[in-house]
Amino acid sequence: MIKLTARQEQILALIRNAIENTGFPPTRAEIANELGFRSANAAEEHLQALARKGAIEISPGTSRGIRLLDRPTDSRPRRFSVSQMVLPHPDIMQFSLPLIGRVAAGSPILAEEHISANYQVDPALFTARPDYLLKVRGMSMRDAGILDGDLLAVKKADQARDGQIVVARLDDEVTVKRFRRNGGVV
Amino acid sequence: MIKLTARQEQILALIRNAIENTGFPPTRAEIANELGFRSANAAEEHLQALARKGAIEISPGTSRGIRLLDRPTDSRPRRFSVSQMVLPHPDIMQFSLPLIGRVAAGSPILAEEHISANYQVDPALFTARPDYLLKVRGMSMRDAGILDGDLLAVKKADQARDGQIVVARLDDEVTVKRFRRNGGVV
DNA sequence: CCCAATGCTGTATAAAAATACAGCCTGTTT
DNA sequence: AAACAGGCTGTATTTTTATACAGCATTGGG
Repeated sequence: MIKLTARQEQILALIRNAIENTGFPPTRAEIANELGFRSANAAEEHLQALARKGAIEISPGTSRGIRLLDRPTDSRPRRFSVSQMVLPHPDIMQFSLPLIGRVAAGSPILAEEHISANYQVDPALFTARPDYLLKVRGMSMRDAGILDGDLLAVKKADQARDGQIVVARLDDEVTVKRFRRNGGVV
Repeated sequence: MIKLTARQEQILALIRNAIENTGFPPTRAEIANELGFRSANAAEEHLQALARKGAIEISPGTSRGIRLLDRPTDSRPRRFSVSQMVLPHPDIMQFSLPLIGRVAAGSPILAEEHISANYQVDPALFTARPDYLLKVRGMSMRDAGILDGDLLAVKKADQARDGQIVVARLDDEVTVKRFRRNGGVV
């Protein structure tokens, strides 16, 4: 896969977002509109570029005929599926992780009163040891394989790389999103 | 949710299918085409009916402006997520399940040569004990929470209820689908 | 028996969308 | 310096699409 420019990444994110929110891909005009282009043709050319680079597929003559060609996200959190659930040998050391409940704004997320349960987890499932668990509500990250009700193992970090999936606290809302920085704007 | 007629269920399935395959909802003309209607208006009216009954949402004046209003599938197989992965007490009895690999047509699915691995599984995770495991390829059941690479625990049964998710063998293809019977036709 | 809902065909039309062509500006690469 | 990709504006044109209106047949109620 040829590398995308920052602008092209942005377009791609916009498409992904549109599909997530509306259920169908955007038109050229809609893309142009959201990005402030005065010409739908700018969007058209970006789509052509994305198609050339293999990020999307375009059905000619078809309205909203954009298909995302998902390349697997390597930074995607490993999912707990049965294949990773091979039961532990007695001699594998276990550790427990706290499950964090609803958290009010500003309060330290790991305060003891927020811990609603503790689970024993097999360390073999992770490359790095996570810090805590969060329960997912909503399907907004469905495309990354994160579904409603899933538990997310979270590792604290001071910075995030572009494209990584992060847990962010905005005011009093905790959300899970794909991290994408575009010239200073996140 | 008001009950749908058989025909309306069919339209709904077609829409779901189209989105799954193409990545975007169908147009009226496409629906009409696939069902053999000679008038796109027939599709339009079906969509109106589906919208009235709350099965879909239509964005007026928007091409392919169809959004599925997913009612939660109760028969959805339980997913192995961390919450169901509470590690076993030593005194909980374990049992092992065979993982079935590629299977040729006609051959008994549980023949020993098809077993590619055995996994220990906690019986507390199931209401009924499953018979074997299958590895999922492809994202066709993404909306039911079944992703590529997931392991599916399968329970053999002689019959299926409408709406259940089943593993079906058609010729030499084994596929996972939602079971839906429409007047004798599956 | 009549009414309303379901399911269609057929015709028409306005609005939405894809997409081509002509330019213009800005960096990079050769 | 020249060529080129990336990014845009602007204008145009052809298709696609949504959707309204007029009918007609069938069916299950009330």
